[in-house]
Formats: sequence, structure tokens, C-alpha cells
Amino acid sequence: MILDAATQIIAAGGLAGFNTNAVAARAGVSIGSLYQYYPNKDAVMVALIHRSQQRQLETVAGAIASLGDASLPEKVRAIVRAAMQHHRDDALLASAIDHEEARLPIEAELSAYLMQGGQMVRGLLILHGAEIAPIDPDHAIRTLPALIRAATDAWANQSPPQLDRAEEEAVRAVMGYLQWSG
Amino acid sequence: MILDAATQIIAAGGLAGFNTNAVAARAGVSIGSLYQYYPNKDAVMVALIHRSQQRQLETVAGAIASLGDASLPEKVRAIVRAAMQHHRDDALLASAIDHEEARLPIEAELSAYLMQGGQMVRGLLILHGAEIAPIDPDHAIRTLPALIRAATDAWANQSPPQLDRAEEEAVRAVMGYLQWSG
DNA sequence: TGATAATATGAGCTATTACTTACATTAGAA
DNA sequence: TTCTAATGTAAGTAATAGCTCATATTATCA
Repeated sequence: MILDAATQIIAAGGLAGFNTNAVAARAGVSIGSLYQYYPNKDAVMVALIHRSQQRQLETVAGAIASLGDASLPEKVRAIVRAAMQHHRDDALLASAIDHEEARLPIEAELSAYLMQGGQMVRGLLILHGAEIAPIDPDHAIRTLPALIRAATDAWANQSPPQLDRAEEEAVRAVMGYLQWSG
Repeated sequence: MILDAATQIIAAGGLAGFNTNAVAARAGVSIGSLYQYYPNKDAVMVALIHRSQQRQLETVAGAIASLGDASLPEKVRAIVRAAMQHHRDDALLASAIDHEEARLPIEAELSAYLMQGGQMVRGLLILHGAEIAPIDPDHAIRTLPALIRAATDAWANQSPPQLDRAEEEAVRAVMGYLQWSG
């Protein structure tokens, strides 16, 4: 599939190696075909971003659903693990997406994912309100995913990657954020 | 100056608009001159990264030095503010640097900056050990800057940028990380 | 089977880009 | 002033990338 090819290209050479000819070749289709599915190169990137967000949401939702009655730290750990999975698969893609999100005019579309993820976070905050400092959910919604990504980047992009350490640091950051009271 | 021109180019159009001809034109020098100072395009990027790291270190060091006897939250806030300043100046540059750091073979060079920053963090941890949960300084050194950057990115890259919110979120993340105990 | 629509192909066009190089200008010493 | 070294210039080159389009293949239906 074209998006899989694009993912592999970026994972291998970053944005510098990301060009439509390479993507089409790797996907095993002609450039003409690529341009039948996507009007231009940016559209490929946008589709990639959408798919990434979609998957991230699904993975995290699954993680939350599978632990209905666990403790807050256990849930946080499960969410962190789920979020980390994508980074492990393609770390360079993740940073490429970060960069391209800022350039492409898709802020409005992306806010939809933020809303969905926001609902999940909000549910957690309400359910475990007793263990959490008073926090504006609208703030947490935007900050927490960023913290998880940051800890993951910092530790999983090492050579060799320190995935366990990444998990511990992300859990500490999230739990600390949630429980800190002035 | 050539690096200033490169900064402006990236700030305006991201990595997509970053090419040597544009940089030279913006800097008011000929391409020939640019290639007298830098052997190739990547070298310009590497120099940009070095300068950014250098400045970041200096700014943070200055912030710490100027508050020798303040409380831990006050120091954290000062550090956060200092770190945020660069992002405010050029947010797109910051994400471009993040991406390019992963592609270019400069891991060893960059670890030097990490060591220097690590010394500062270590000093803080020791000085305020009583207010801090037991944390491995080697972990904190790598995680904390990442957390600050993440919170900054998440809130300062909005339109309009919410710099005060970014500061609050970063402080909460850092303080929470430092004080969380299991 | 035959006709039509839908999809796939890839050579090639055009614009861009990283980089070279032959030449011009300036700086400093003798 | 004159010679030399250092620095600057920009037209030009080769390669690459985004994208088009005339043609070929496949799918669908009568």
C-alpha cells in the first residue's frame, strides 16, 4: 500500500528521502497510479498523518478498555505502552509527522482527534478524580500525550533503545503531572 | 549571517523551503561564498543545531545562576522560561532540528551538550534533594529537557500561541516528575 | 463477444536544487 | 604601486523531484 511505502521511506531516510517517485517504486505501483490516489505529495503526507492519529487513538482506546477496573497507575502504564508501540515501529516517521503538522494546513482536521482523545482522558480524570490534583481536563488533554511522546522519544531513540526506561519515565511524568499540587 | 538566514528560511517554510540557494540569497551572499564556509548543505544544518544547543545551554545556565537561593518551583519556572524562549523565536526551526538530529550522524557531538546540561540538573537535584523524590539523576537529565520541550511544543505552536499556558504545563510536568513517589 | 468505463503505466516535461568553477574583487605586505 | 593570497561572484551543470499525459491494461456490463 502507498502509505506503508511512504512510512518505510521516511523511516529509512527521514523527510529528505521522502519523494513521490521513491514511494511509488517502493509500493510497487507507477507514479501515475500514485497520482490517481493522491493529488500531490502533500496529500500523501496528510493521509499518513491521519492514519497515524487514527491508529494511535485506537490503540490507546483499546488499552483503556482492556483494563476497566485497574488502578490509575496501571491504566497510565497501559496507555503509555500503547502509545509507545507506534514510536517503536517508526521513530523517524513520528518526528517527520510532528514537523509536517506544523507546516500543513490541517489544524482543524487534527483537532477532531484531539477531541476524541480528550474524551478518553476526561473519562479517566473523572473516574479517578480522588487520586488526582485539581486539573483542567482541557489542559491535560493536550499536555499528557505530548509528555508521553517526549519521554518515549528521549529514551527509545537511543542506540540501543531503552524501552523499559522510556516506559518508566513516561509513567513518572504522567503520574507526577496528574498528582502534583502546587 | 548565513545561519541567521537559514533560521529565517526554516522558520518561514519549514524544511521544505530550506535550500542552499535560498539561504545564500537571504543572507545576501552568493552561493559560492556559502560553499566556502560550509562544505555542503548538511553542514549548514549541523552548524545550526550546534548553535541552537549552545544558546539553549547558555540561556538555561543564566537562568539558574540568576536565582541562586530561590525555591525549587521558582527555579524550575525560570528554567522553563529560558528554554521556552528559543521556541518562541522559531518554533518551526525547533521541530526541524529535532527531525534532523535523528538523521545526521552527530549523536556523539550532541552528547557533549547533554553532559553539560546534566551537570546543571545534577546540581539542582542535590541542592533540593529534600523536596524531591528519590530519582536517578541520569534519568532526570535526559527526561526533563524532553518534557519541557514537549509542553512548549504542545502549547506554543498553537494559533494563537498560548505561552503562559505552556509555562504552567511545563512547570507542572517537571515538578510532578520530580516529586512523584510511586 | 464487443463496447465502454475504470484503472494502471512510465517516458518525459519542467522546475528546482546541490554544487562547481572560471573569473572578479578586495586586502595586505613589500 | 605591484604582487599575492584570500575572499567573493554568479552563470552553469548534472541530478533530482513533482507531476502530466498518451497509451495500455483490466474490469464491467449488454
